[in-house]
Amino acid sequence: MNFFPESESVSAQKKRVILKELVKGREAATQLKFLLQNPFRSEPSLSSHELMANMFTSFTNALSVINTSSVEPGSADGVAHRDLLFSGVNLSPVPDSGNHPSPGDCSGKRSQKGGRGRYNRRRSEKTWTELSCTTDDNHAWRKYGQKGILNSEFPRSYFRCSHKYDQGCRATKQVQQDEEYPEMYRTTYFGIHICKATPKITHSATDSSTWESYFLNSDHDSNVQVPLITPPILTTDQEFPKETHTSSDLTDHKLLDPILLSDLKDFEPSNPTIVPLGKESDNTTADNVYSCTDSQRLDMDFEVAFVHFGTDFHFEEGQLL
DNA sequence: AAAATTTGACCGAT
DNA sequence: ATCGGTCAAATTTT
Repeated sequence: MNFFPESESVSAQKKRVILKELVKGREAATQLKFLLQNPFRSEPSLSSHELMANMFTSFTNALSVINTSSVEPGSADGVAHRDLLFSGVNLSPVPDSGNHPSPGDCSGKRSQKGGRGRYNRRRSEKTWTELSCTTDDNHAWRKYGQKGILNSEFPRSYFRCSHKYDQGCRATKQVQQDEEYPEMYRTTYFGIHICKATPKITHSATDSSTWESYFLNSDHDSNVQVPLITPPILTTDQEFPKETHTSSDLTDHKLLDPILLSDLKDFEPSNPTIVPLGKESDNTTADNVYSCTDSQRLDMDFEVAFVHFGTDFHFEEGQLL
């Protein structure tokens, strides 16, 4: 039971990063609140889209730093960079000599029985880790393995890109339920996709399920000032399965497309319309409800999420800050 | 029938 | 010998 091993090793550097991210997120929330309270004020400001993207990025980064235990045996300073999302390159300075299957190198290393070739170990690939409530990332994956991991309560699942053979895409990922937050999944990506993106969201994007995917609901936490966004009606069958029994159905969730931080990086805001709806209608207790829509960018993957946000999201006044 | 997943064996590294 | 990653046959799902 080595829970919370990180409680003793939160370095000052980590704290600084976490603080910085949280402050940034709070700042974005503040601006968003102002923007929604004064929808017709024409001050130079980031769009609501951009602010939401900033909030998401900040919180995700902070969570990532908190949750990644980073006791790199050889490096005392290896704290932050390995934890940060999109740290880019894999930091282990692996010279990677003789690791790739250079032609002719096949060296007859073939077991008599299995007849398998040697596996290609892939160091020096771009790797990064995300912590999310969903396992869906808008790429087509094929599961090729699952393994129990020592000292881990949950198994780890292995996926490769579905286009490994038809397009030669070598991206893989590993997904494991988080120990500390079992409702979340820790995904480590290896390599970037070279496969052509498939336009998969052409059909009616009407079902609005996964709003909760993007936020941790910190119900009982009294001193965290996370803006409470009440999501639209969720279909329960798409809820994440609570593991009352064993923990084996990692691949069950075919949910909506989450926002990838990489997507948000090149996000350019357009002009959403924010419409105050006045007093409440059916299922909220808020006294001021705004509707925010942006129909211009339906083609973008991450935009679907924002459209859901836009058409359906409700803000409860007074719960911000 | 084809595609995706499950699962135990195999492989390389430690 | 052990561990984590991968393969591939068997099985399930579409």
